[in-house]
Amino acid sequence: MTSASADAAKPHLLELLWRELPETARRGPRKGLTIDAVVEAAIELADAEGLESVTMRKVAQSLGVAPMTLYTYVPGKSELIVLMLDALYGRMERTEAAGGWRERLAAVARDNYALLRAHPWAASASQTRPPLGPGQCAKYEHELRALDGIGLTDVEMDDALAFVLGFVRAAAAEAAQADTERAESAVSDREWWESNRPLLEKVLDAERFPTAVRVGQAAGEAHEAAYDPAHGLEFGLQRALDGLAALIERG
Amino acid sequence: MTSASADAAKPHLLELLWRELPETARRGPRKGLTIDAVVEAAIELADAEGLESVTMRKVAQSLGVAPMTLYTYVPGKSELIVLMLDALYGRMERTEAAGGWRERLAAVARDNYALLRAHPWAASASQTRPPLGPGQCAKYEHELRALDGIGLTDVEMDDALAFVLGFVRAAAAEAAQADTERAESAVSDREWWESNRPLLEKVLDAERFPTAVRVGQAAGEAHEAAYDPAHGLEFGLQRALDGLAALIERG
DNA sequence: ATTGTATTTCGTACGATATACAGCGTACAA
DNA sequence: TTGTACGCTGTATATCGTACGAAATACAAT
Repeated sequence: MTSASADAAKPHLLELLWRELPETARRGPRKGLTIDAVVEAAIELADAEGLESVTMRKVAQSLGVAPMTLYTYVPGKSELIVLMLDALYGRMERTEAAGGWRERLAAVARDNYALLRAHPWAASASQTRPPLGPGQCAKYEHELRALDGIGLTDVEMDDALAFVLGFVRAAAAEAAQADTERAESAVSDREWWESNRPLLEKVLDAERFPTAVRVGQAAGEAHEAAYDPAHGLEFGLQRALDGLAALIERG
Repeated sequence: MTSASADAAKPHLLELLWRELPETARRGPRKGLTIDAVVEAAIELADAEGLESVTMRKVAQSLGVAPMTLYTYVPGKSELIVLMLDALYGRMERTEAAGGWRERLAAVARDNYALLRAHPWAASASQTRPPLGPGQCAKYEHELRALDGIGLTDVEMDDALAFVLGFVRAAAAEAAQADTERAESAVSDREWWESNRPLLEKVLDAERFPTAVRVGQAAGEAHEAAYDPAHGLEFGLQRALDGLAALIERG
């Protein structure tokens, strides 16, 4: 053997996701933790304090072990985050909607929106196409079924799903940002406005940006007045359903 | 004065964005750099090596100054990134499309897509609603004009724009990820597949995930065959335009 | 001309971070 | 009983953002 002698095998990401790890040779101390325990601790941390608080140190601390202990269960931080996401996908709500494809696809969009609103860190962690873990596979299967047998080609089904999930993510991110800004500026809102009004009035004059000023004001007032946090989702969902309907009827 | 005596004023983000800084009292050594020089150096770094390579140390090095020197021009790294984004928005292509609102909105979508493809870091840096810098304002004004006077309310114009920009960002992120994966797996593709095939075949059986396996295979082959990197954009764009048409005609 | 002072620049340092490495102790295999 | 594979952890390295204070500078005031 050359250098490959230490075959010891850092587990591939897929093996980790599917928990298909080579049978441990049962020697030495028993494991005090499990992959799932580590993943769950990390998810709780992310839910409570955001993804930037998920550090190996803090996860280890919440489990009562030294930081380096985590590396027995997980090759590194990036893999841990993938595992967190797949765990979330595995247990997310999968509404079985009655009715036609519109109702089914609307349910898919709303389930995804609810997931991203409940776990805002998932939006920033998720790479549009996550690796093929068990959670992602179950999610993909369920979501494609909403689009199956309605006259779309297989490729169109995949395109349509990516299209819907794309703007759902955007809508959730926008709502999450609105939350954050509302929370941050809760007290300091008046004072922020006071200190920035002169500049904004000087610079946002209606001659240079007539449309932006008019529409921005209208949108801002609508948001403050009767704020429906899922407004962006519902608007986009109706447009997306209508747009897909045009494709389906035409085909 | 209490503790607010050191009025020295770290500049607010808005003042930085608009370059409306309190007139410097002309004392001490002349400035060797400008905000724009710092921002441009950071953008070049991000374009060349990605956002994770934009560190205060590296930006400073590329300008030939010590790291702490940057803090004379910019309060911190997060503000620098906002400035980078607004600079990009300020000089991005703004196609003046002939024809109706469909052509105008398609041009908006494609301009944004081109921006995000040329500067992939912008997708990860951008918070859905960027602060009101000069670049963002000019962008917002131009994009709203594509939707003005076609029968939408002001609030609907804002909604429609957010909807389109949302899935454009998603499409660009997906394409960028595909690029990355293609580059990473270029050499190791065969060997990755070899080492993961047994697991995938075991775990992705067509009984548990019939739709996912069928559609995933079709989509994968379509991508490999005649790969159109902007495929996701064009699909979503047609659906979005049709969906908005339904809203406009109904209204 | 001299002195004072506001400003730019930068060396050093601190507290984070991920994680490589090597030692220690455990508990099964032989 | 002993050897050893493996779980656990203390220490160390290389990053990062950035706080702090000193040195250098060039104008204002005298």
